[in-house]
Amino acid sequence: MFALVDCNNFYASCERAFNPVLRLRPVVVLSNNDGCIIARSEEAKALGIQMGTPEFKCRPLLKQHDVAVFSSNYALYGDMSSRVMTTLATLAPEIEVYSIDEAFLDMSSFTRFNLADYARLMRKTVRQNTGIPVCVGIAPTKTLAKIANRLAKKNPHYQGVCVLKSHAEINDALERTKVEDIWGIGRQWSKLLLAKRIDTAADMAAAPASWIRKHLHIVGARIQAELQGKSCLPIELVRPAKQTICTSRSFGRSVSTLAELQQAVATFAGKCAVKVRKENALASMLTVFIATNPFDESGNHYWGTRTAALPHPSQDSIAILRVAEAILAGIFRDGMVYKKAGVIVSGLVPEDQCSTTLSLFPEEEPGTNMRDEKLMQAMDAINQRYGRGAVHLAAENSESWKPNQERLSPCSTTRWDDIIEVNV
DNA sequence: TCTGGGGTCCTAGGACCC
DNA sequence: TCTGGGGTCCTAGGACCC
Repeated sequence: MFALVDCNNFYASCERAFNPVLRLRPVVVLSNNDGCIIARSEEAKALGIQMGTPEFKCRPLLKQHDVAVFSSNYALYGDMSSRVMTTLATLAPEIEVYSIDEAFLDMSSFTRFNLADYARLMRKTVRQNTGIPVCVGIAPTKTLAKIANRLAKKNPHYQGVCVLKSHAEINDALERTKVEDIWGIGRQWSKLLLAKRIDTAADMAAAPASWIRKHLHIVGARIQAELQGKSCLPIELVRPAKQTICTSRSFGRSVSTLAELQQAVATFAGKCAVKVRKENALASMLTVFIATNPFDESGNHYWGTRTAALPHPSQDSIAILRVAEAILAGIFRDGMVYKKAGVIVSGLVPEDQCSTTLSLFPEEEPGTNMRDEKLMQAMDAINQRYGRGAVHLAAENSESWKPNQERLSPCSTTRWDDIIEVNV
């Protein structure tokens, strides 16, 4: 048996955890650059505010109902997530942290327990330790646990817990689940399935396996098997090594000059390098992209992108920055109004597997020597101790392009200076 | 005026090998 | 009428997730 524990309206719940007054108001959280609504409390959902709606489109509604609106505060959400996961890890022998707000737990050793009682204990413990409300779904496969969790979330009378164990319970749940609500079935595939009169999870479980295999490939075949109670997806205890790392942002205002783009791209390259070092990896390739506003109706659109190999696999900020600058110079077009840019590093190899890769032309390559390695270690150590950005490359600068973030809440769990007094 | 960011996996097809 | 068999590696594109 697998449990799926999923935090309710996670970002909105994080905002409420340190600001109890918000429990009396609907809450929404915006995406980066204060663009779209990406999290909603139950009250906000009840007002009809849809996931992903641009904030400006529902501004009157937000105002009318005195909705509390926040910029996204990833320092807060990341820290709250690790608190939730730490608590969950004490409640089951094995846990897979699936996303910032979800975890799968291995319940196979709980055969002598009443699973529903245990799930209620999990909910209560997480709530008490972190202030975050969660729902728990338990079933014989991960896909069914997802369905169980969804039922627990949507139907108040479950009180946050749904266990699917018997054939009757599972069949009933499958019949009540629309095919587009199955984990792994997105827009395209649900269109295909609906055209074939496969409307519910029960229909998909009963559909001809050969048809599913042909049109939904191996991934769909696995989903079907999981719906039938055959477990194909094990708990993954160690996170697989990353294959790509991306840092990109939309700009707070329009940017036209190469100098401004250079500052943005340098900042993203620097962040990518930090992430590569954190992953204990070396990057082999680098992509830079710059883009105009795709919603601009004047039609003057441009999406410039190019990938280049690094002189050798590297985690050095300066080496990565140099290549990023060269690519940017090659894709920059004068006279365009840019709205977004990003840096992607790929071809990541674990650093401990790369020590034997010697270069044919070592003297031509900056960033390979001991001095640069120590410089990066020193930078990371200083930033670890004194806060992100305490030291950075001189080329990194966010003045001209920094995203809008006008409604940021305090970092109540990661910055002493941000702890506020709340009178309850 | 104002529209997010960061990932993975699978398949098909081309280029190449013996 | 007729064109082998078996394989790897790489990339682009399409699907999905949170």
